[in-house]
Amino acid sequence: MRHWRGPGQRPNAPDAPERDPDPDRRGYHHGNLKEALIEAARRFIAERGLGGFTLVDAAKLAGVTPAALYRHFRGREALVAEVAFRGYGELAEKLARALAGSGTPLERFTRMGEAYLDFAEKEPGYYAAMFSAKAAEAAATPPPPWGPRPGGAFAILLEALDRTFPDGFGSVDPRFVALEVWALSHGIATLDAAGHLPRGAGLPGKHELLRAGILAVVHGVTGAAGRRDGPP
Amino acid sequence: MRHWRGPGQRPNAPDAPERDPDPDRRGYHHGNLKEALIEAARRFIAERGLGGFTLVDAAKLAGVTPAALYRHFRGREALVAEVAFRGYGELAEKLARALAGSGTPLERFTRMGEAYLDFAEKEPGYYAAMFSAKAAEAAATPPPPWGPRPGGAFAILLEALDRTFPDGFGSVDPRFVALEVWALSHGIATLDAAGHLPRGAGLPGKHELLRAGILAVVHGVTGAAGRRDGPP
DNA sequence: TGTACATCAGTGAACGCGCGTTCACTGATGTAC
DNA sequence: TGTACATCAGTGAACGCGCGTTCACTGATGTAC
Repeated sequence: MRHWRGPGQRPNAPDAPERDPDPDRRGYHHGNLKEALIEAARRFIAERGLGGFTLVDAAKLAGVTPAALYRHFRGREALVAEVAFRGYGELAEKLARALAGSGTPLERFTRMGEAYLDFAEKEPGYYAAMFSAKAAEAAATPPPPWGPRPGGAFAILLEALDRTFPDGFGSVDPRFVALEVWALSHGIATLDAAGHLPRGAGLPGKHELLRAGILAVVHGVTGAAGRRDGPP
Repeated sequence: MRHWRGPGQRPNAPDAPERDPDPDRRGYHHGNLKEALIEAARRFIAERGLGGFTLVDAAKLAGVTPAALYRHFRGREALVAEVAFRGYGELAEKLARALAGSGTPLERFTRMGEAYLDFAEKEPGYYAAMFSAKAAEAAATPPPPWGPRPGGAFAILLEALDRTFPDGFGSVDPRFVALEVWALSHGIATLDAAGHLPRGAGLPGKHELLRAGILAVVHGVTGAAGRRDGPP
């Protein structure tokens, strides 16, 4: 299979999707249509939301007839599921890269949180496909990110927690802590995407919100687990 | 204006929406069409998602021609915005009721968190309308829930924090803590709705996840704010 | 109480549109000989 | 190297459908006198 478009060569968002002249195209056969369609879907979902994305536009952007899509995907739903699947991989890769960087474990952990928020902001197409309710229905295979899948995003988060806080969390299961951290990250990311996070000078940005929130959860979860009667 | 349908008389979800014979209907005039349309929209958004909701179905369920909708709303977007607006009110009311209950402040605070998750689960129509990206665009008026609006959900959360933790959070702004709590709640609620929360015997439910998470955030935020070097 | 009338909520038909999907087909490609 | 052929990716036209919105209209309602 020929390599069609490098992952770094993404063109700008297509506001007026016209048939791409695509100088590389050899003629009747596209060469890498499946990848082109996934890429187009990602971009349109990012631009117009999951509901606003259409097969017709994706095909047009890929420079192909809508019917050609059915050589590679069962239908619309299957294409979206594939986008979600790619998203899981991209996210895990991004998190792993942040974790493998330089600095203290805590610095790298913090950078991982930033990478998560960046992913949600810069790749809303992936993110929407991954975390929409419909995506979850089709996500029996592949499993959601915190399935037992090794190398998945949740496994990376667990590893990061273990490295950054080697003493553990008392009697609290690290997976429980990881789930709290994930929920907080997801909450901040989606509130931000929906425009529900207050913005302004003097107000904390989402990165600060996440950094402080994670530290609070991690430090508080050990001590607060047993107490149910408020602060001392 | 005649009262058409009491708030407690919501019929079951309409899988096959046919024109409602509506025995109360007096004939040519509906009597309370605006409310009926909002109610229908809420139900269909809950059932099929924001993208799957159509004006035609909402009108059909209300027992009315689609064109009649334009006597009460500028169009589809305005109807959805109205659903979101009602949702803000309902949520604030639910939270306030939980906070006003009996028990210790912490118990009532915990019940407030449960009420939030319940709202998200039982009223997915409201919740989706409130927190979708499109809703936020139209939400300049009314402001999002943590605007300065007195009586809004965010104000209630702030009050609950103040009552439950009267000693405050050291140098940390209570609004910052409230935002963390909200983000965590929203994250848990949406991950659950998307089917991304692990379920099973022995695993913590979302209510336990939120309860422990909030306690951890609240207790950890004070001590962790200054530390950036990991646990002691 | 009865009547004339202004108001305006809801009708019904129609519109232009774009959707996802299907179908028989065409023609580029790569392989066997 | 050249030729015949099987494969199958993509074509182009068409489909049935349901969407949001518009329009001139109708008729129930409530008010003024």
